[in-house]
Amino acid sequence: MVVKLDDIFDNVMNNEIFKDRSVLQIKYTPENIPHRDEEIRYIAKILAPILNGEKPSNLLIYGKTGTGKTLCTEYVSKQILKKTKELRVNVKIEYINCRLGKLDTSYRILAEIMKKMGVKIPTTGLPTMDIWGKFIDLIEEKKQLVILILDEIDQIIKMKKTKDKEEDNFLYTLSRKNQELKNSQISFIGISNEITFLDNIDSRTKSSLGEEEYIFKPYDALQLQDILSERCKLAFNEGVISSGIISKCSAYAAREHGDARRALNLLRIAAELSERDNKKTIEDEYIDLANKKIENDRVIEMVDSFPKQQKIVLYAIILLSKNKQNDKIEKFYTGNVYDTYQDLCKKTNTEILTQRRIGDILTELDTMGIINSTVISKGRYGRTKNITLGISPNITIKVENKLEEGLGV
DNA sequence: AGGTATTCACATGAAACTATTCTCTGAGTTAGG
DNA sequence: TAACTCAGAGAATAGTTTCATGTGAATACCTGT
Repeated sequence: MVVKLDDIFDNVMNNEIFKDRSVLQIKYTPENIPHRDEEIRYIAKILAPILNGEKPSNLLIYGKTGTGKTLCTEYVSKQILKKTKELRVNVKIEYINCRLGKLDTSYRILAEIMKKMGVKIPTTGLPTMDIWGKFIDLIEEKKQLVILILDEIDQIIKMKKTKDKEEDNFLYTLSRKNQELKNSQISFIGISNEITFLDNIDSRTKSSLGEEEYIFKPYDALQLQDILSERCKLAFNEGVISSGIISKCSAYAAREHGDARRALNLLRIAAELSERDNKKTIEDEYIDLANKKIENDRVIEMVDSFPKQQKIVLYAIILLSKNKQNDKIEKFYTGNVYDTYQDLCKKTNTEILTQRRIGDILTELDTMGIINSTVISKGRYGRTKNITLGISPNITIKVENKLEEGLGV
C-alpha cells in the first residue's frame, strides 16, 4: 500500500503560518530584549572594567526560569567581546551550563571548561588537582582575563556536602587559585534559579562568591505580551495572529511566575498544532490545546524517567482511583496503596519495599504534583495520608498505558 | 453529660546498611622525539 | 620520556531498611449527677 504523504508535506512547505519558525525556538537569541534594559545595564556595569584589562567583580544572578538571565548575560558578553576585540584586550568568556551533560563534579566542570578552551581532558583517570594545575597553566600562558559564566550554578553547590574537604569545592578552589595567578585573572558570573542557594554554602566560600548580586524579577503579563509580539512579527506571516492570542498566551505564562520561555513554547506549539490542522490562523482554542499538550508531555516524560518502584506505586494509585470512580471505594490511604503495591510487585516479580519507603515515595510524588496527599486523622482508626491523583483524567489514561507497557502488567 | 484515657495506623526522624558510582593511584601502553 | 589508558582499591553517594518516637481525634471507659 502506498501511503500518500504529499498533503502533509505540502502543509509544511507552503505553510502560511510561519515566516521563520526558528524565532520561537528556545535557543534563538533575539536582537532586542524588551524590558530588560536595567538588568543589561547592570551586568554591563559590572563587566565594564574588562575593557581596561581589569578584573571585574564576581556576579551572582538570581531569578526564576524564563526571566532572561542567560539571555541578558550572553547578550552583554557578546557586546563586551566585540568591544575588546577593537581595543585588543585579551579576554576569554566561557559559558558553561552546569546542569547539561551531568557536570556534577569539579572534575567534569573543569574538563568541560578546558574542552571549550580547546584542550581535551580524559573523562576519567586523573586526579582533580592535576586538572586544576593544567587549568591554571592554560590560563597563565598569557596575560588575559577569563570570565566564566556558570549557568545553573546551584548544581555545583548541591554536589558537595562533605564538610572537611574544601579542596573539592569548585568555587572555593577557584577563588583561591585566583589569588595564585600572576599573569591573568578569573572572574565568574553565576546564574541560579534559587535565591536560597547561598544558604547552603559555607561562609568562606560565600565571601569570595557574592561580590555583586542581582535579582531578575519575573515578567508580568504586559511585558510578556511585548516580548511575544516582538517575536511574532518575525515568526509569523501577517494576519496569522491576533492580539487576543498573544495576550492569552502571556496570561497563561504570567500565572506561572512570568516564564517567558513557557510563553514562547506555548505559542510555538499552538502554531504547530494549527499548522498540522491546516489552518491559516491561530485560533483561540489552540492555545488551550497547546497548554494541555505541554502539561501532558511534561508528565509523561517525568513518569517515563521514574525508577521501577515509583512506577509501580503510581500504577497502584491509578488502579485505586479507578476503583474510586466506580464507587467501589470512597477514599484510599497509604495502607491501601501499600497493599495494591505489594500485589503488583508479586505480579511483576519485583522486590517489595517497606512501607516506610513507600511513604517517602508518596511524598515525592506529591511534591512533583502527580498526586495530592493530605495527612488526616481518622481518630480511633489512626492517622494516615489521604491520596488523590493530581493529574487530569485524559493524561491519566496515557500514563496508565505507559506504565502498563513499562511494567508488563 | 462531661471528662479523661486509650488506641489505631500510620507520619516523621535518625541511624545503619548496601549496592552502585566516582575518584584516585600505579602499572601498563602508546606515540612522538 | 611524556602523555595517555585502564583496572582495581577505596571513598562517596543514593536508595533503602531498621528502630524509635510522635500524633489527632474517634472511641472506650470512668465519674459524679
